[in-house]
Amino acid sequence: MEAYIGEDDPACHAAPGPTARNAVMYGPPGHSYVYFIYGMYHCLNVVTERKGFPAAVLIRALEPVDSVEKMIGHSPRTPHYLLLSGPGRLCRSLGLTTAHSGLDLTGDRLFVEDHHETVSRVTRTPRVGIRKGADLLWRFVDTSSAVVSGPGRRGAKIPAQK
DNA sequence: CAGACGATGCACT
DNA sequence: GTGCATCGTCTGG
Repeated sequence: MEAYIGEDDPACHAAPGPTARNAVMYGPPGHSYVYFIYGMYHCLNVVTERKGFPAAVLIRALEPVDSVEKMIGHSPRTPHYLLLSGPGRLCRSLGLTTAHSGLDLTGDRLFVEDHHETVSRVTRTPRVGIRKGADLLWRFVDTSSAVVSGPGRRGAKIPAQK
C-alpha cells in the first residue's frame, strides 16, 4: 500500500486543492476512493483522515483468499498468482469501478474485515509510478507476503496459492 | 473547447 | 528496455 497525505503531498490527488474528482478524499475516513487512470484502469484507495483533511492509502495488492474463480472471470488472461497484484489488476479482478467510490467500508456493499491478523515485517520504499514526491518512503510492503506489485518489481516471488 | 497528462499493465524487442 | 492503449480531469484560451 502507499500513503497519499494532504495537499502538501505533491503526488496526492488533493495536491491541487479540492476538485470534483478528489472530493471523497476530503470526506470522512473509512470510505473507498476509486479513481480511473490511463483510460483503462481503476485504483482503490481508503480514505484515512478526518473529514476536511484529504488523505488516503492506495491498495496496491492483496492476497486472494476466496472467490478466485470470480476474479479469473474478470481477468481471464492474468496469471492466477497476479490477480490481486497491482492496483489496476486488483480493481479489475474484483470488478471495482468508480461506481464503488465513496462507499462506507464498514457497510455491506464493499467492506474491510478485521481478522486480527498481524504483519510481522513491513518494508518502506519510495512510492511507485509517480514523478513528484518520489523521495518519500510512503510505500509499505508486507515482506512476509512475497506478492509485490508495481512496475520494476521484476523477479518478485509469489507464495503458493491457497 | 482544445490539449496535455497520469498513483498502469502488457505486448513486443 | 521501450512503447502504446485510451479517457477522465484539469488548465488555459
